[in-house]
Amino acid sequence: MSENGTPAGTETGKSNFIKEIIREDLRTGKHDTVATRFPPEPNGYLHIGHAKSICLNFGIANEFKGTCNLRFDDTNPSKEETEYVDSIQGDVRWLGFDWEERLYYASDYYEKLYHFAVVLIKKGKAYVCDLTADQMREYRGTLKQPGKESPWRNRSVEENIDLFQRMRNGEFKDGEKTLRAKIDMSSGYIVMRDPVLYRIQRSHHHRTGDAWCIYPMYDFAHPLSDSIENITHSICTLEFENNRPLYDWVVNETDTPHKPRQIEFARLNLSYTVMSKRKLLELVTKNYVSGWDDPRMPTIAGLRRRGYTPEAIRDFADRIGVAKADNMVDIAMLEHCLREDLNKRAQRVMAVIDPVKVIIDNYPEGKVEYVEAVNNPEDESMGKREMPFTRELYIERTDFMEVPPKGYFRLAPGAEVRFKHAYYIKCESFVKDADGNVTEIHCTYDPSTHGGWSQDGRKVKGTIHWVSAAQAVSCGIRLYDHLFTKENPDDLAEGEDYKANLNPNSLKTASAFVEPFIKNAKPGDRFQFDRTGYFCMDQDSTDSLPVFNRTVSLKDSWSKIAGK
RNA sequence: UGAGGUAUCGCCAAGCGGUAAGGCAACGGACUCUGACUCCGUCAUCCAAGGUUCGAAUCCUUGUACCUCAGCCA
Repeated sequence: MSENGTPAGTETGKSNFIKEIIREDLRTGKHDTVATRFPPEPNGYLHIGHAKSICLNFGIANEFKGTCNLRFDDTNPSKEETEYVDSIQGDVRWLGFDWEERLYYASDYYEKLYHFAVVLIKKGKAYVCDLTADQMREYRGTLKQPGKESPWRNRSVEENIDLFQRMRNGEFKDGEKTLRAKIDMSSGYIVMRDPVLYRIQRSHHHRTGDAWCIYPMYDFAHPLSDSIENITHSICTLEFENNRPLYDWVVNETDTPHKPRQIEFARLNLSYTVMSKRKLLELVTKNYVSGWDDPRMPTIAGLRRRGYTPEAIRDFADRIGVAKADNMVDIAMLEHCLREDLNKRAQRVMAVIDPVKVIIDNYPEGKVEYVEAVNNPEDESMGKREMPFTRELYIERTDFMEVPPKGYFRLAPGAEVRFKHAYYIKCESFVKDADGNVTEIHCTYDPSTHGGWSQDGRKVKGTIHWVSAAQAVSCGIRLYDHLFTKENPDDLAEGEDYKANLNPNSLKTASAFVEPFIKNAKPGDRFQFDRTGYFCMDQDSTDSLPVFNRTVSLKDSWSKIAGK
């Protein structure tokens, strides 16, 4: 069984073209086991787009009784950090996947990769080149014009072996020489125009320290790492499609016995957010958000803090499917998956975010009685709790209107509504301040409707939430909205930067009165605040001030009607 | 006439020559101690034009649009 309770070997979810390829490979006997890998570079935090890839790779391994490795593609020490490798492991685990003992690093293979490079040199398929970066760019040609061969292209094998060894020994300056594959400077695939295999770069590596001053490039390290790990299907995103001929070249020319197949799929784009690591890093470093785990971020850490569940994210990954067409998935799809999951599981609690006081004039002063409230109507096993009911309560300001429009069935002068789980309450009068704001609503209750039922068959159209003023717990509330105002933040006017589309109202803070039950909450706990939305207790909470992040609001069809 | 990809409902996405699944959104309606949930119903002829075929989203031809590639990043 996998972590999420799916028996291994059962195909789950939708099919897609990658699974079809795998089924075919299994059927024809090309492979009898499936081995995939999730290969992040530890240069940032994982985001929802990575989650799609993780679910795909680990999902396939699970369904086909294969394995999925976690491998850090750490070949560029100048950008990589231990903080990222730690967060990535935590995020993959949180999503519910397990790489067991198969945790690998490309940097573990440096020695092997070096020897593969020597094999290429000996075959006359790689050479040490003295061109500078600028020169190399010139020699590369353009999209439409072929490049020209480097003057260093025909050095002898002996000289190349010697030079490459001396590169490793640190005898040259950074950037002074490179090791290049000798392929075809006129190829339509630019990546085949004698790509760099190794560069000299004296930066401290998070794992190998200063043991190396030459580092392999992605196009060299990746296919060979796949091969070393006996990966059968190397799944990556579309932008690597152009690199596939080089992937195959490396695997073939190094004579490695295992030749994995690279398959590309379209990466996820989500409306109202950005997915590029560069942009996410900028939002963090320039403090547009509070950190990688800011609840507005599409990072796994951000979604987790926001209150998302791994189940919802996995369900989302399954529903959006896997294909090769560029896409922009509506964030409403993600929110739908979340609501569906939370609806079944979240503890209900009453919280009033924009309060107005209600006084039950015919209720005894000083009396406190407890009414029984259902914890989750979707799950009877979650039981019931008790809520204090008293003479002075708070309700939501939007649940009262002095002059209600047609179709409004909440509280209004003369109107009777149900205070959920408590009593039928009728509005008798109200008080306004000098500015015209309602400050108090005076009501009467019907003692015969205890629990919120009437024996006389009298029906009431509206049911609203409330909280007893004396026992209410004050909480901090964070209301989140989309990080960007545009569906596609990269849809820019002349000279604009994507940051021009940042939503200035993506975070609003408020305070709320919450029923005393909330005192039991711990950071990370998720609730549905009745009729309002799903909330998750934030790590910033203190004993004196619990703080809740709004994960997602409840659907609200009244606001649609009222808006018309 | 640089190369490699992709085009099916507003958004994802099935379909693999036999007469357009499903989900999200939207819009009607029912139900309701959350105007939530749930439930019912409505919502496409497949980028274009030719062709092959009894029959084409699926095959062929010619176009068109969009994406990716000129880091010693991944």
